[in-house]
Amino acid sequence: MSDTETVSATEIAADQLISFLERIEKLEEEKRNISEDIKEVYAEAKGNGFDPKIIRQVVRIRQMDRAERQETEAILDLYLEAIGLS
Amino acid sequence: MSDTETVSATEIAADQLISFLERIEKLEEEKRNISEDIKEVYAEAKGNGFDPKIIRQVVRIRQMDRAERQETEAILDLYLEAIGLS
Amino acid sequence: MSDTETVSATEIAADQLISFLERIEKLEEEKRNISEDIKEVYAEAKGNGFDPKIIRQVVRIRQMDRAERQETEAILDLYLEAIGLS
Amino acid sequence: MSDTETVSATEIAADQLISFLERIEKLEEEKRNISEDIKEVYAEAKGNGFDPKIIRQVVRIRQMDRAERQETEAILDLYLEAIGLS
DNA sequence: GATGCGCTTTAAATGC
DNA sequence: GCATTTAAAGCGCATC
Repeated sequence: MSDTETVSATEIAADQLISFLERIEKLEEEKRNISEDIKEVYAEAKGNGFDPKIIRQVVRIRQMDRAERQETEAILDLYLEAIGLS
Repeated sequence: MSDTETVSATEIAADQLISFLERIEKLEEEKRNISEDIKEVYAEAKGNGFDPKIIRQVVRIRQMDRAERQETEAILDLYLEAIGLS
Repeated sequence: MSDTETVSATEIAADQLISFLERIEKLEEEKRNISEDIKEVYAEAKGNGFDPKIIRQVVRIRQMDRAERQETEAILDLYLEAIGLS
Repeated sequence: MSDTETVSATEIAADQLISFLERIEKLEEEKRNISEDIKEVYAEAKGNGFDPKIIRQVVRIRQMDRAERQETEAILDLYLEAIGLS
């Protein structure tokens, strides 16, 4: 398909594709590892007498709290901007 | 509830719970970040003319390859075990 | 609630609901029966000296083969579509 | 491994195994098809304004009813047997 | 008591 | 951007 001198567009595209695939797969493995870590924390918490279901609920509520706080700040920014104080 | 000398079991439990929550939340944030990174790679690939849908499919197939290889090894172990060679 | 002439919308809805329920329940029973049949085949295989665990693994690997083949065909379709040949 | 005259035990075992595999796979496909059918009924019900979640609940309750009835009959049988009337 | 399996629920991805 | 449809995670059960 090619000698040492010429590299076809197809080959370049293939290399690019492989590069993208490897980056994605590496990231997905990291993601899986973190998911494993999370599971382990839940297991450890359970071993200490905490019900995973309840912990999940608490995590969810705290996330909502954070989201709400961010929304509140965003609104404040809008106000400040609107009255020319930003 | 307590002075400087005594720490109730409830307080200890609360501290433990908070510790677990923080560990989980930190890991979940890492996970979210990685998901973001993955999205960005897909976007970059798309910008280079690769259809994200196709890339996803390729990733899936490669994962299936890996999974099948692992299953095949697992079954070999089962066989060896079954005939008393493990 | 109704005489021979009028049938309320509620009654029609109720009839429909019962019809759906019966169809679902019939199908679920068939499904249960098939699950039973599968168990029996495993039992029979075990009676002939085949380790059910290994058979399950083989079944799984063959399913993965089939799935991968289908995925591969699907990606070919995607390619053809992507380059305007479908 | 064998000529037209002799068939090794290994070959017989292999044939048996394949036979079991095919029976299992056929049954599993039927099971999958039925699962599909069930999904379709739920979809159809949803299209007629019935909430699938609620239908699931009703199905579950009716199953429990049936199970309960069977239990009740079983207990009755035990009673009848105990007092020599079966 | 541990492992696998099916169901449910939640998150992501595609199409409109 | 939303809403539908599809994939993933978690949960409970049943089995060994």
